[in-house]
Amino acid sequence: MPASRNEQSRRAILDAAISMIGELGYDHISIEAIARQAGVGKQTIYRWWPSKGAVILEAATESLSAVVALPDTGDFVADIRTQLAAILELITTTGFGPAYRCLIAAGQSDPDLLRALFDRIIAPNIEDFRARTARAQQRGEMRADADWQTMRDLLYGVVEYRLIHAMPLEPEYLDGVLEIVFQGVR
Amino acid sequence: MPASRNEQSRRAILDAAISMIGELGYDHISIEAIARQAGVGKQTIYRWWPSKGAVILEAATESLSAVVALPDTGDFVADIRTQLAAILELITTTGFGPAYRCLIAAGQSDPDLLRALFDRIIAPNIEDFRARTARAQQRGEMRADADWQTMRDLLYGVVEYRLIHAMPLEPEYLDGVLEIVFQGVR
Amino acid sequence: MPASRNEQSRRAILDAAISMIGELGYDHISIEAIARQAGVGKQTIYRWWPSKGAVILEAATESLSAVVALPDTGDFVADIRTQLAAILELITTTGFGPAYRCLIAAGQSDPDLLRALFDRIIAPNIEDFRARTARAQQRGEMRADADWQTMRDLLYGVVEYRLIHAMPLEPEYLDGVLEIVFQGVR
Amino acid sequence: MPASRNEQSRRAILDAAISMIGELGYDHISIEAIARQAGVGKQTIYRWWPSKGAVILEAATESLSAVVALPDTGDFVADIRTQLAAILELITTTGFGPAYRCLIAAGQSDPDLLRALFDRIIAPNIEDFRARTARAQQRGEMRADADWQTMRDLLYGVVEYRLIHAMPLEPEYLDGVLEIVFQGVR
DNA sequence: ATATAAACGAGACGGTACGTCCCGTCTTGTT
DNA sequence: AACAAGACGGGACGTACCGTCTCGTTTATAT
Repeated sequence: MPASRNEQSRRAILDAAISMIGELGYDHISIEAIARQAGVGKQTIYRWWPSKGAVILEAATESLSAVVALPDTGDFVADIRTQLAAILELITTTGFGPAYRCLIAAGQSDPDLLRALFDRIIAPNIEDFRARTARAQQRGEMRADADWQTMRDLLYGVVEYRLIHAMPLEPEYLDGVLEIVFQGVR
Repeated sequence: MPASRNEQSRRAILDAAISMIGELGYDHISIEAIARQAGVGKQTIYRWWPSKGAVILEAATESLSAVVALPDTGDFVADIRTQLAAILELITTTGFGPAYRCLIAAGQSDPDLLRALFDRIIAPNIEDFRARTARAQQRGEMRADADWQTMRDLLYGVVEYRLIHAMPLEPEYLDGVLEIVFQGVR
Repeated sequence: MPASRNEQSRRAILDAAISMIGELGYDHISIEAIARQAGVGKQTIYRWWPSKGAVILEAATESLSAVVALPDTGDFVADIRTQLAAILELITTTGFGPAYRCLIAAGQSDPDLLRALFDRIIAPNIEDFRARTARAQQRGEMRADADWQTMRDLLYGVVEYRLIHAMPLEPEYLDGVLEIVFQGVR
Repeated sequence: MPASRNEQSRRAILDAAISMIGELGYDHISIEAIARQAGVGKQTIYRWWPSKGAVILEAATESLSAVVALPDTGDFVADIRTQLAAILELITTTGFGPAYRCLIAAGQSDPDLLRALFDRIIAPNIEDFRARTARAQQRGEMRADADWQTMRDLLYGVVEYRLIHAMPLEPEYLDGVLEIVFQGVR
């Protein structure tokens, strides 16, 4: 058997990718530049990731894991507000915002990456939202016939929409969004 | 002795850009390829547009003009439904969908283009929505304190969200969206 | 019509190639290094030459032209001695020696280059030798049935042989060679 | 306690090297490819040979041993003709020709290999030729002052010359060569 | 017969160069 | 002056190998 994967190189590559996205735009970074900055051979990137986008996806996913893990306090709307606020925080204060924008950009000409982005970030969010909804309905917080899928699209879609178009994303903005989306189901 | 701008070349370039976007993804097309397919020198593109994205923006804007012009029938929600349905139609049956996705992608690493996209496509939509809202409020169709800006974000943001993530965009989907967004203001 | 070929770049490339061969061995030089040293884009080399070897062949051919032009003095053996001595001089004092060794090396895995080497360097030499032989035979200096083709092979082959194997190549060595080869035909 | 060298691996490597040289040119084969084809780890090659050329030299030397062993029949020129004919046979019918061309090519940028090639193939031939010459001179077949070193250069150099330049190498060609070289010494 | 250390297959690693594509600028001659 | 054609210096692509470096896993003595 061969020497197995070198964890130090993996970290150096992900760190280099994140740090470069923060400074430069998506297509101003190159695999060559990531390799150079990480002190790594190009092949070591190509060996483990199919594309530049896949590297960034892996880096981005790591930052996101904390947010998904937020607990269920018994107040559905408040929990969603907390989660959305955490996402806004992540977007505006860490490298996650630029990284996510890169993924969106790269995904538009790389179906595999777009699918991976969905599977790794959106699908878990859908599942999380579904489970929270079910519990809220059991508790009687929400009408049983509420169209939770569309509600989720609206809530997370509008955040992505404003991120992508570089429109302001302040926590207060969430108030209006939540009021409109949850008006009919309380 | 001064030749002025050659309209035939302009059309050939826009047509080539649109047709290539339909077939290939965004960054699989190049200015060289557009020039080649249009039978045009590269310089002729660089002379009139600052970037590949600007060419596509000009092509995309042309397709969009028809939709904005939809009349005000006196039923606000119905009018918005009509407009959104027209946008869905445009996205799914013409080259507008792929072109718009390209613009989003290109904009993530080209702030000038992102701004141009906002000014030429989103800002007019905001203005149109504002005017329609005002008239609806005057007619008593909508509460005077409705947060129309957030409502617009939700409506058009969710369409863009599903477009970008290659999720289905069928007309019936609009029903749920409209019901949620307009629940509180009727 | 396009801008035509840039003579300055051509010279810079050939000069860089020759100077690098002098310092380093054949496969220690790369097209990238030639381009770098010549201050030229790689594509400018690939545009005009099919391979590294072809660049060197062109450079080598230039140095050689002077030697072929030696006059016919009326003494065949003396003329050939003069020519061979000039070749030895070229090999030992200019970059021609290393360049020719490179071409031999490259030709062993590039039939096109080997053929080009033959056409541009060996074939002219054969023709030159044939013509000189014919004149010498007319003058009665040489027997009419002399096997001039084999004689030429022996004369120039042995020089190449000693060059290739890095054996000494002093002018006096030619005496013995000429004595053996021309013994029977005087 | 130490495991000693694995003869099976050695054979597999040499066989793979020879078979690949037959099919592809010198620098189209790589150590990786030899290792792959031989079913051997790369390190096993690096452990025992300093370079790709050294592997080929070892392989080539094996094929050559039979030729050197040809006996001394008492007719010097005939013996040399026999030996040269055997070399031609070896070159044209076995993998020795391509292998030797590789060695020449590799040697042009690897002085160590060039030296090894000389020591293992050329030097023994010089010694063999010297001994045969001495015996022929004792027998009165050849003049005592014959310049045997240059004669040898001419005889074997011309064969290598035609091999390297991919010129025909038929047995009849030897007649002309031998006649010229041995004309003055009989 | 057993332990033990070198040799082995496999292949990951930091690199260099490959030959190609495209960038944005430029030059040339044509319309 | 605008145009088509395309050469130019340059940068990045994704691939192939380089020679070095672990990894376990044979395997042939030296006990």
